[in-house]
Amino acid sequence: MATKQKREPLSQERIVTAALLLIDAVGLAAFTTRALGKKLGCEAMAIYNHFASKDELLDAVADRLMSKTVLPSEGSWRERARALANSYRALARVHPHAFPLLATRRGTLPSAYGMYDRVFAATMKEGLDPFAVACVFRALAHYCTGTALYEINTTAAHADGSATELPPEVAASLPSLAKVAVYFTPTHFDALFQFGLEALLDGFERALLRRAAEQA
Amino acid sequence: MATKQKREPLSQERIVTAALLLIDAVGLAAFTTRALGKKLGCEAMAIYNHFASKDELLDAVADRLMSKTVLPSEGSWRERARALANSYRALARVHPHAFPLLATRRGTLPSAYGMYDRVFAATMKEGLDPFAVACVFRALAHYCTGTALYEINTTAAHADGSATELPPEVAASLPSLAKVAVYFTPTHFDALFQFGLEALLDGFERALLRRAAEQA
DNA sequence: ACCTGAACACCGTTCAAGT
DNA sequence: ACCTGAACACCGTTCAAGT
Repeated sequence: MATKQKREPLSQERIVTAALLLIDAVGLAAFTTRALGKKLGCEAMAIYNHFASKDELLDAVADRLMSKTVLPSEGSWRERARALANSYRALARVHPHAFPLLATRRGTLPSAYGMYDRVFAATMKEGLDPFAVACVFRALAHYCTGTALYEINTTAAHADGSATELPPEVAASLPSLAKVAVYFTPTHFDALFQFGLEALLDGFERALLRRAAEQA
Repeated sequence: MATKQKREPLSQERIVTAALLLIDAVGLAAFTTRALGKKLGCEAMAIYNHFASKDELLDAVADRLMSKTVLPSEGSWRERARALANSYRALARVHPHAFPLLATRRGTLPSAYGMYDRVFAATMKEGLDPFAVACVFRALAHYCTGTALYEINTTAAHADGSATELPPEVAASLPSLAKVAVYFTPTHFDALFQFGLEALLDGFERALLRRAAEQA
């Protein structure tokens, strides 16, 4: 029995899924309502029946992306924080083109509310007060966001060869920069990230102990 | 003596200055080559005689922005790092619309090379090896970038009232999130940033001491 | 209710032509 | 050498019209 409908009907679900795939494939700059329409088998304007604007669609894509972060269900706050940080950074590796949406858009991301609640509850159960939890969580998130954006930009620059090395004349006149910049390449991404992450966690562990002692 | 030229001639200098002012005034989305032309008293196409593309112009704007960061000339690496971090964050407060250019664009920023060289030289003189310097510097930069982007987005959301509070039904069903989210508002930006910064510096100080001990 | 076609008011960028 | 005017190939979005 031949069907009358050419395509299955549109929905926010389907549109967001296609949008993320298209962004992954062509990048944010080439992500166009018209191109998305073509991918979905409809006209670009059909999308506006499901999203008020391209901007709202991008919010939904960011939310979808966030929902892919994995929170481990066991372990101390430190172990969980470490796992969450790595999961967030992994997201940037899988979706380098879409990830900046998470860092650039306003607003809270509803799909992460449940996850936040679980981490925060577990962390407070270990004795941290809400302010301390806020500090740890925000600092970790910001560290990961900044790292991910840097890694994405640098990887892209290395891929198209636009910034592989420090210009030789710069290296010659700024020797300290040259010595350190050796470690600013993709080869060392993992080492730097893990070192910084542990330092951050160490620092927090100490700060929180000190804080607890003061309040006792 | 009446002058024949209607306007002083264009230059990269003048264009970048006008571009930064325009972005500050109207935001990145409304920053248009045509609007910039109007501001400069010329046609949009005249700009292409000084920059190959809008993209290259934006790179130059990012570079200009970076050159406004202030490095203190005295103090221990810890004091300098703290001052540099605060200066970088201050940049985001003065140029909230333009700041994302720093986080989003590829590539090294030549105008900061000299500054980097001086910080790195001073830090290595205190006994840190190049890898350690790279770790500290990158972690601090990423922490600041992430914080600044978050603060910019959240401030904008609060300004237009789009995300002032957690929806009451969410707060009711996710109590731990609600308790912590109290601190995710502009009122607490400074406290969270400074707490995280000190924790990061503490963590690094310890990590570096441990590293030095292992190598000795 | 959902989708299309044509249209509007824009973009960045090109290119031949002006001075 | 530097700038302009007109044009090209796009955008996001509107709206009346179709089903």
